[in-house]
Amino acid sequence: MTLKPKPATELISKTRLRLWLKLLKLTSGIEATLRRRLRDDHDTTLPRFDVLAALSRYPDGLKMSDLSGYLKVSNGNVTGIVDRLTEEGLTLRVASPGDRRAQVARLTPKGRAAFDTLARHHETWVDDLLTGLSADEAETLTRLVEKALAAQEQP
Amino acid sequence: MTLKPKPATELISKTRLRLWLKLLKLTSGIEATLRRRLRDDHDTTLPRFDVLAALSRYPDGLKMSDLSGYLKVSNGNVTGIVDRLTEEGLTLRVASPGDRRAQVARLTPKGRAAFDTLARHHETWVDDLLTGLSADEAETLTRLVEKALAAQEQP
DNA sequence: CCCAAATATTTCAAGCCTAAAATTTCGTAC
DNA sequence: GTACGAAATTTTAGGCTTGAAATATTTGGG
Repeated sequence: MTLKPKPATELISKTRLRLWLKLLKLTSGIEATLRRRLRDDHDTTLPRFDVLAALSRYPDGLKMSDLSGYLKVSNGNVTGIVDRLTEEGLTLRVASPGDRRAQVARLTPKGRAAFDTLARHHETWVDDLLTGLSADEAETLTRLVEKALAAQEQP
Repeated sequence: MTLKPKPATELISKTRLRLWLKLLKLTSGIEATLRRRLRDDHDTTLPRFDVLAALSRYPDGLKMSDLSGYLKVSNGNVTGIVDRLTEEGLTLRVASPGDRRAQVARLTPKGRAAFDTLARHHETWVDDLLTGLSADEAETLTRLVEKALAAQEQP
């Protein structure tokens, strides 16, 4: 009696699809929790947090287009978020010296203070959400994710 | 000469935060590619695809609230997406027999055909995007993600 | 200098998303 | 059978997101 050959090519695409669905479930779940806590505990949103985080790494501010480049969102999107952050007094726009087309977005002192608080909580939340993984497991997972990223970043 | 004790508790939270940022980068990147291909190649969106996928598993249709439950999105959100899918002729609403409050959303034959095509492409895209991982690596990754999910799903 | 192409940003239309309010219907206690 | 709370859905207001159009400015070739 002969065995059929294992259809390896078909199986791996199913394995990868299954992996993708699990990955999506994990990250969507974590993201939903982060959004909820930002909203309920700090009356803010993830996109606002992301903008504050980017600006906090550039004390001299970032041009609007650089900001949208780092965050991988559209220019028009950043315009709206910075508008709202500025209304709240967390950021401000300065004219770019030497280029009257460009605007530089910066944190205000209030913005920096708000971000510091948010960042501390954010790290705690993430730690709690990934509490199921030991340090070793987290490192293995990170390594595999990096490998997937490396292959994906080619195009 | 004495060595300082390793601050293990602090390190693991940093390890987990790093993992989270990598995970987010991987899934956001994959999701962005899937959205772009759905738009450019099939003139549709990921939320529409998700609704079609859910309905395709229930030939008799799903109540609007069950649909929003499965997809983990709000009721009002599902109302809008099904509105648009119905305008496009891919879904329809039927009155729920025995409960005049409820609506059942179903695929039309056109909707089923559209989903079948999309699903084939979707699987190929995901396979390509995760091509950096061998079958073994994908399985290890899946197992670790499942472990993280199990711990996270408690609350 | 002058002007055309390129660049930086904002505005706009449309879709997605949520929480909360409004509407309709159901089920039940009386 | 009537009224009242619960359930299913839609509507609404507001924020996020994109791509494309509009605006303002810069830059480089002639």
